[in-house]
Amino acid sequence: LKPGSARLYEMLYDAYGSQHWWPAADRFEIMAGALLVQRTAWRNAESALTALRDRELLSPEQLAVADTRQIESSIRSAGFFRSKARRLQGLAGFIVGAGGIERLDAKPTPELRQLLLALDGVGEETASAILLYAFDRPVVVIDAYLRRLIQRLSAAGKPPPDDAIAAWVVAEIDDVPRLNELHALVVEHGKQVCAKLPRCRHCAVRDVCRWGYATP
DNA sequence: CACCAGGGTGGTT
DNA sequence: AACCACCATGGT
Repeated sequence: LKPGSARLYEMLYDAYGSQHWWPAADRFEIMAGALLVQRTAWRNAESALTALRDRELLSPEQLAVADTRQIESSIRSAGFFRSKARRLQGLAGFIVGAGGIERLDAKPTPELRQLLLALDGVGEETASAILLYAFDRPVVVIDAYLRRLIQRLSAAGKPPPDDAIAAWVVAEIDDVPRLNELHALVVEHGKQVCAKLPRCRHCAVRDVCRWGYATP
């Protein structure tokens, strides 16, 4: 798959429109949401955020000193609530210790990424999502949906490594607003399209051929 | 009932 | 490096 051989952003935006993920929300809330939504439907992560907000726990300062069991009971709806409560508190402590989000925002992207990756529960994808959505850095969020999409569009043998995918995407778009929208669009598309293509025989999705995927 | 959801971690081959 | 089980709730 060569750079510029497909216009991924255009195709997705035309098909699904604006997804308005995290529109002007609180920065810490975005970071907490990024942890809570892992392997979970957004609806359930959102209700966990609401519960935290209702109990006045949705800030670094309050979360850092809160009773862990109270956090757990607030976020049960998001699943994995014991590990996620621990990780949320770790994130909160990190931010407080760093002197706040504004202080962190002064750091260059590579350094900030390393700091985030050092946290429990923050891997490559979550670090990228936080950099993009909470810190407005021009970062490509690479998830399973994007890997699958790229592989289907490329029709190649072995899947390209993540850094190649990132380079390919950046060749088309490199600005924060569209990188932000792209990740949301990729997720929406990934949920719409049958995961078992081209093997799936009873796929209800009709826009398959348009995306260059093999017909079921 | 099975399967999936805006992953990450620790252990085993 | 490539797998694996595990984490756990809520919706379809």
